[in-house]
Amino acid sequence: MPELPEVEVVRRGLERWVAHRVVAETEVLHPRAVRRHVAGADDFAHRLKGHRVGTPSRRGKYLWLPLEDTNQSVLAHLGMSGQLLVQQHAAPDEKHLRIRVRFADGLGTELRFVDQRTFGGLSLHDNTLDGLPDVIAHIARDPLDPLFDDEAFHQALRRKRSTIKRALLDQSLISGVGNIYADEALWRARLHYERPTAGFTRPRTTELLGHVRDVMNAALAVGGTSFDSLYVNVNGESGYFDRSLDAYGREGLPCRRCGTPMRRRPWMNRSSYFCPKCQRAPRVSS
DNA sequence: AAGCTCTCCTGATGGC
DNA sequence: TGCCATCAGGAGAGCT
Repeated sequence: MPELPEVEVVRRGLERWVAHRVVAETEVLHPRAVRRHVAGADDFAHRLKGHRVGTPSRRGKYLWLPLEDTNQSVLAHLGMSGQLLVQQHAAPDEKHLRIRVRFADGLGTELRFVDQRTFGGLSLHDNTLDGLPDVIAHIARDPLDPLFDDEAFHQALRRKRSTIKRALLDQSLISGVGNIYADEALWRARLHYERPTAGFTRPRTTELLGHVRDVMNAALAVGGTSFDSLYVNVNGESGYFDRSLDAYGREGLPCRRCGTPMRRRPWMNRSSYFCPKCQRAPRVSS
């Protein structure tokens, strides 16, 4: 489940191994992988051909490759199981290989999009004036973006009639946070996932944002270590960094702070993990 | 109108 | 052994 740190590692890999190369051929092996490209697989392949890839960018969990001398970018989202791999031509096709991009050079490698569950995909879009693919203009800056506005985020929380974990996963408020890092940050902040956002004080918001950034930076630090191997760089798998998780997946295990058994609760068709003692449930308002 | 639920997908896993 | 249910979950469509 790639969240922001994993996607950033992939972006760095693309910057190193794919940027500045010219696309020769694109092969779409599964139409669902380009479903966000409404003009279809053939159009997608045709429009990439002959264009040079610029420097990859990222916002939250989205990343994109600008096509030089056009006003368009190839947008990528890894979904839950997507990978962008740089492989030797001779490497056997992965079982869930969806898209292959060959380049007009002699480097001997190609870019592959592999995705078991096909929640992810690639698509081509016009850029906004900010150089952002137009379809993700509604995605907020992420907490590692120097231009992320902490005060605006706080005011947005105050205006919401919602609860804090929903808000953390709302990509139009703050991007890049998924289920895992949301639970981790809430555990560090000792906040229950159903705490209403309307009552957040500025210090509370500031502390929570600090924990979100700490968790992400820690993951990024680990993922960025073994940076020489081609596989590690663009795969992102080693990247499911040996995360030392304090909350996620720890149902029944002792809280690392107080020893109380951690709990798991069904929540929005997924799970929330929390310590019932450190993260007290808010009073029921109904 | 904002908030929330549903849905897409495949493979691993567990119960019977 | 095989079969079915459950779970993993990002994000947009659609409903209230």
